[in-house]
Amino acid sequence: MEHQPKKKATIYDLSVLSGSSPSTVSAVLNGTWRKRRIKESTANLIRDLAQQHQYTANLQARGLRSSRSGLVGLLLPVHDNRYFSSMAQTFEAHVRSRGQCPIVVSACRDPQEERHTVETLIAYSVDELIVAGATDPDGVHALCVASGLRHVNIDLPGTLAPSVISDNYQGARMLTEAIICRFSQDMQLKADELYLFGGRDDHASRERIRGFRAIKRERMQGDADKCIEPTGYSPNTAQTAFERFYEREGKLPRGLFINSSINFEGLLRFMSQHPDEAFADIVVGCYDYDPFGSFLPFPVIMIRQDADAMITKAFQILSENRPAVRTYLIQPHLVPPRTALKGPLDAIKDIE
Amino acid sequence: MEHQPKKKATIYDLSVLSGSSPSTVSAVLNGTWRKRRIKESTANLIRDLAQQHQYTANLQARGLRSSRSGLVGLLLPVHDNRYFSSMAQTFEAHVRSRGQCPIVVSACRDPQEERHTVETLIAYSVDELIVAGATDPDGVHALCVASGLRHVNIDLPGTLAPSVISDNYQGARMLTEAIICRFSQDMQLKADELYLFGGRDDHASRERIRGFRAIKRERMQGDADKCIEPTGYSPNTAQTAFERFYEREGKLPRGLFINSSINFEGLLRFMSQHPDEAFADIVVGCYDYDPFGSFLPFPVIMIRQDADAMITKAFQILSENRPAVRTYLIQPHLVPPRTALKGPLDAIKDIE
DNA sequence: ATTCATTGCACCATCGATTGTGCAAATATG
DNA sequence: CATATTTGCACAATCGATGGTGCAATGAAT
Repeated sequence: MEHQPKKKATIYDLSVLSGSSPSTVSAVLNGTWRKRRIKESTANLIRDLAQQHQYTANLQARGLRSSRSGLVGLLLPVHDNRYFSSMAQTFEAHVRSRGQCPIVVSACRDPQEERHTVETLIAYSVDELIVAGATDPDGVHALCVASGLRHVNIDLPGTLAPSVISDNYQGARMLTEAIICRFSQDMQLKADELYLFGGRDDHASRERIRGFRAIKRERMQGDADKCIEPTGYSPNTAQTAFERFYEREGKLPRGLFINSSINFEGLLRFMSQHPDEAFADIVVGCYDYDPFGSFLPFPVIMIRQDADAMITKAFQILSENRPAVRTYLIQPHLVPPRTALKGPLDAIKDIE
Repeated sequence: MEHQPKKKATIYDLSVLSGSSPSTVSAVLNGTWRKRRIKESTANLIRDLAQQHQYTANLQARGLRSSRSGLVGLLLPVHDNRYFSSMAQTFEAHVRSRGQCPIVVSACRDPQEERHTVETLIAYSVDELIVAGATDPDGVHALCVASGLRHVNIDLPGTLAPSVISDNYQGARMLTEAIICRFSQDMQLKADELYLFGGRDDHASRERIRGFRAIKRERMQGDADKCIEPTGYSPNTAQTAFERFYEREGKLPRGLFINSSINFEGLLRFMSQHPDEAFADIVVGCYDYDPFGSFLPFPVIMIRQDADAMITKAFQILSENRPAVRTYLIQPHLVPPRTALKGPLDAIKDIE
């Protein structure tokens, strides 16, 4: 690695080379030169020089002066999950198409980390921010307001900023119903055989539980309010819950509503410890579509949240000048077992 | 959204409030005040004021002055894949632990996009850069050198900067061997029943093909050089390849080496179009571990690349002052079917 | 009491761009 | 030819933080 940090060219260098003033150079290179009535020939000269010397603007300097940055942020809970990673992919495409620079950061579902990360983004004068699945969206909101940062919640709603979320109630209804329908007449599922695992006390989990219960009430006998085991959003706690259930009952429930694909990974861990018989006649319904999850050896019905629609709506809200503080619901889709959907990767051209 | 952009406090505001000079305020707030022999009481006063007024440094200004930014970049091919998303997760944890701010961006395996993205990062004075899976690492290198940006390649090697990659040859050998071993004596796989699908003309694909061929040569009769179908890194082209094969031969090969989980998604798409019989006695070996992929209805052996070790090594190289331009090999791990490994998500504390 | 060293801080140039303002030269108008 | 416009650009302040330098006040040493 030869280090010859050939200092980057600045408008001052070009100003000397071209014989015009720095402000002229600046105007030419940032596109405002017509407004400033710069001669076309001057502009061309400067642009040529810029190319020759590989000029690129120092965006920190520009940002400092204009108190904008050209950066658009996406705050995620985690990267390592197909729902959020495909959201990131979609987000990047949107931001790029607007000529800005996408920045994706995760905050691990930790309210403190969320606020700290947002403060950092603000310190870089990020222009707009999408706050996805935040544990404390209103805390983040306070920071954004203090510095006039436009922002939208997505996936989990806040009470102070516009929010775009999935219709988790409807989605849970669809999913619960689909689980029940997988069982034939003679093997019909009973209320105490249909369990919900995963999630915690957030808006999404609550809505899903509400939908789950509603369908149980409508379609089944027995107590619809039981059979709920929130485990938090981690594979391990979910696994433990499955293990405990299995120890207690000697089997898993035949119908499993899993609150998130992250919790589904807990079931995988359980599976790796138990023989196939434990899953012989199981049906799983799971929030957050994962293509591989859809093809497991037992029927897996999934809900695919429409990240694309949510991102699109979020940007639309960001472009309004006085967006209403309300929550927009986006319909998620039911994905039958053994389905391979297209995703954002398909938009990427591949050579060869 | 009440817009009352209470201008953010600056060191000048605090300097007026505290009665000391801006440079004193700056020194106190950035920690260099002892070196500047500022009285402890002055420092306390200023720190209190800073808290009261919610001061946070303008990082663009700081970056402009010091020509550093506190940002560390990770350039990915894509987000939407468990290998790269878990790499992102690991990367963030590393950077955070060093008190810097992680920035993850994807460039879609497009050399132009890669260069453009890196130019943008440079324009923000990113301090260090990890270039993961770049299609044109040397092109990126040229830009980095021109501005003195420390960088390391990861996943795919370049010829001009230090690189940290998986031992794809060994990995492919392990994987190929494991596929062959899945078949019992009486059902033994023949050379023309073991195919490799996916990948393209990059270093990783070449090494994997080399390993694949080597084992075929060592363990099987027949031509070891055939049975290779590079399809690029996209689900769709892989699917097409499977479809064509199926049309031609009336079945899939019994042994399938799939070059990447992205290509594996092509197999999923194929599966959704065909009855189960098409996969009755199939064995798949696939690069890039995906927890759900590991539990499909047929045996799936996976290779897990050690993203954590790669990231760790990369940061170690970044911290050397004259790193050697060489390629470091990291051993990947073979993951038997039906295995649920822990990942970076497990490091995240979850409440409830 | 004078000298010297130390403490504690203020001053100011600087990073690289943006932008309001002003002014000379070129051109148009009468 | 004299005045009014327009064209084309230069000047200089500014964004917020950093860090080298210099200077007064305090305390120590002789």
